[in-house]
Amino acid sequence: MARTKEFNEDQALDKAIEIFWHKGYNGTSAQDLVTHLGLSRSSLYDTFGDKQQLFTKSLQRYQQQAQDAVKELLEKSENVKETLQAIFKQAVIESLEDRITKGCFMVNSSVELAMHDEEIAKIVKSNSQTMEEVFTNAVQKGQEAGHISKQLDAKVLARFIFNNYSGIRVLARAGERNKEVYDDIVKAVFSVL
Amino acid sequence: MARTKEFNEDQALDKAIEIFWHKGYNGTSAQDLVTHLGLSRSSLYDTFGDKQQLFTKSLQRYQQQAQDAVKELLEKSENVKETLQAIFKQAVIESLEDRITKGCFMVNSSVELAMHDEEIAKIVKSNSQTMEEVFTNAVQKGQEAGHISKQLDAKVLARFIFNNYSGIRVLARAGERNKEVYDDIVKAVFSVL
DNA sequence: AAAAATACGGAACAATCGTTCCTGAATTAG
DNA sequence: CTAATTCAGGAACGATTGTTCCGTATTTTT
Repeated sequence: MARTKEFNEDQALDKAIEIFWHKGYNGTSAQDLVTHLGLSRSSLYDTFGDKQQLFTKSLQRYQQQAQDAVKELLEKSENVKETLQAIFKQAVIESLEDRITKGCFMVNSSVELAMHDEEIAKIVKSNSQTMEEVFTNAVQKGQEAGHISKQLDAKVLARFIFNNYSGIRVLARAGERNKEVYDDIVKAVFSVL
Repeated sequence: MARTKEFNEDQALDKAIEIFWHKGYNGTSAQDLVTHLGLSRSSLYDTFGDKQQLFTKSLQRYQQQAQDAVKELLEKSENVKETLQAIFKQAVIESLEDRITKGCFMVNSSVELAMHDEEIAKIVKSNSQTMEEVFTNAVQKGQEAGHISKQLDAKVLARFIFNNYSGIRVLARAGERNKEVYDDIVKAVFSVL
């Protein structure tokens, strides 16, 4: 006996991700959300509670999407080193071609909110742990296959890779548009593997 | 025929750096500034104009201080590699011991504001360039002295070092308190040099 | 047809934002 | 002393913030 929802909640979340990613939490107003999601104020608050809940859900969804992508690539990979290189190259391409450089939503949120919001801190921490595991497993696989040097522990390399990934995303957010800079970093990173 | 200033403008700026660093631009209210700087609203606006100008001046001052410190250390250094290691170790210590983890003011501001504020973008860019130069000169010196591998160009290594420095500051801002994580990253970084 | 649920637009809310202004006291130099 | 300047405190500004609520139209199920 009820009317059906007219908008897709996940699609709305994707749009929320876009604008929060671009403007940050504090930089995004309720009006921004109404305009960009295409929902009325009422529907927005009925569906997602308040701004904070909407942000949290957005970040969680982003995390899931980003993790799944990397995870699948690495687990299905036959040559982990090459796959890692492809992942970094993709990050570089995105950093350069995005007319609106957004960096990484997780990094941005981490810098803006992690120390002031317990819930965000949890998400960031869980993300770091998961990514560390994913990279560690990948590196291990690569070491066993002889594609990656065994000079350093898999976990050491995983943390190192993740750190450079973060760094690159900060560079992008800062508006760096010189491809050489990114390429140099990637070159140095992979000289270790 | 005039009353003399009772507060030191630079000291006030240092306090502004503290709170902007901790809470970010959007997260810091005018009241926060009044409370933390110990100035009245009127004096604050008379002296610094508005919030944006105060922030800009704070960031510029921070940049100057941070650059001078690193610059002097590296230029006076007899063993650049060891000095670089000391700089990283210091960053790790700060990340761990700061009860209130603030990360790096430049990185934070870059992530929060660079894409929305032209002036901040300029400062960030000038900072990157200067740091790149400083690191490049240092690496060159280290390579000539035989302390640092010549396998990669000085500029490549400089950008690589800077990138990992940023990454570590993001980690700190995210609240990472596990020393192993930092140590692993530093270990991997210096395996390249 | 009736009832239940959803969406919408917009008015309205209190709170906070950054900023300006006014008053009066304090301090300095001529 | 006088004039000039700086301070603090607080009232007040309009704008914007996030949020709630109301009225109404629409769509679905019983």
